[in-house]
Amino acid sequence: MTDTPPRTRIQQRNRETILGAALEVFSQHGFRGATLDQIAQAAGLSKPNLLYYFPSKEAMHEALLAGLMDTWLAPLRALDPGGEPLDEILGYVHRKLLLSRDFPRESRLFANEILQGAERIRPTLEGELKTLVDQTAAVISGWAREGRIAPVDPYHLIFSIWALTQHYADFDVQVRAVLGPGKDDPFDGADRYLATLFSRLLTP
Amino acid sequence: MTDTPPRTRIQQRNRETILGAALEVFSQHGFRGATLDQIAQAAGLSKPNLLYYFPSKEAMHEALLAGLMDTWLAPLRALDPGGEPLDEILGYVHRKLLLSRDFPRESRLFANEILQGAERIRPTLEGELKTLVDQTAAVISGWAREGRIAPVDPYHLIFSIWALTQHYADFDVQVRAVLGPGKDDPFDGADRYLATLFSRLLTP
DNA sequence: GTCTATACCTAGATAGAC
DNA sequence: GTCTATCTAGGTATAGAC
Repeated sequence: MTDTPPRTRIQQRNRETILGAALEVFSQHGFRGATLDQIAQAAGLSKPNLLYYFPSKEAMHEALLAGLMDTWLAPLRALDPGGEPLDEILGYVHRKLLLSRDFPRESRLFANEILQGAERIRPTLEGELKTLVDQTAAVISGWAREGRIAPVDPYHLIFSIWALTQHYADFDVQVRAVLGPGKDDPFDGADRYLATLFSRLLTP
Repeated sequence: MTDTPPRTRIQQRNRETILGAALEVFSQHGFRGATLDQIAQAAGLSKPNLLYYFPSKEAMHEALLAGLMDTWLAPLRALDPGGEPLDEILGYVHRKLLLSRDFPRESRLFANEILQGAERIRPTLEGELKTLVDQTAAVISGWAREGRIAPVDPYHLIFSIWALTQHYADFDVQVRAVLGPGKDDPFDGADRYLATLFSRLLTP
């Protein structure tokens, strides 16, 4: 998607440093809220130097979003239509939760984008994402028809998995505020809770 | 919370017009992304006139957030510890979903705020919200101990209700992109799905 | 490749006429 | 109370030296 023409090692390294800093700042403040000053400081580079590597602030943002989509859809692609239905779905939930735990900034970048209308990624949502979800929904419906899981609306099942797993990354501040300090990592509790929730829903 | 000193009718009306316009713009673009020009246009007033009614952009935002919290917590407060446990919880889910359907802008305003660190409302989260959730969690734990619902982590149960209901407002764009045009209202499907989901989880 | 200096614009807020 | 005009800060991007 993003072309990555041959570069020197130092160029590669700086590009990655900048994208890391940009992810940090964009995910916390949104596109408009982020400033090049903040990104430059986080990257340890000067502001003009950022613009030597990327033509504009917009270009940094696009590079991040383009790289993100594949990572984000990987767990869903990994769902095996030939596997044991309940295991496959619980495995998907687990992998998606780990993704939220390990990549919260990516999750928030994505959430910011959707929340604010998804202007930049709507084509991907209506194309690549919809196609993948349609395929997966067909698999799940098949499992339900065969009686291997309880009858369920496959689309809302998938939405609920997204909502629940991403909530722990995107609303992390609220989760921690409510749980208070000194509790276990919210993700541990979530992992157990979600396994129970979907087992009960889907066991025939 | 927000003091509303005696005003003329026209003042009241203009304040409300402005807040409505501000909600529209803030919820779509976030605080930083919103501009006074946009709000002024949405309100049909001039930019300086906005600042006659509110001392600053920040003040508009605070007025919205202050008014929002009560509305947002009302369905949880309405949960009756003396009621039939499953009915009470399913009723809460239903009311919360209706709130998302009927007040999506408020939901997104709140989501933007949490997502970006909740600087302005963290005290409320750690105070009023935590207290209310702690109380409700105690009630739910009691029900579980008495065997009136299945054993469940009450905090994660509440988080999951928030995540699922708000998802349909906050990620509306994504939901509609995936479902495609011409389908039923996502909220109808969600209502049925969530009732099933929580019935199965909580039935002893 | 990286810096300093700066151009240029957008956007929040104010002054003052009406 | 509402407007036009304007001030000012901050932010993106560029020029040009090193």
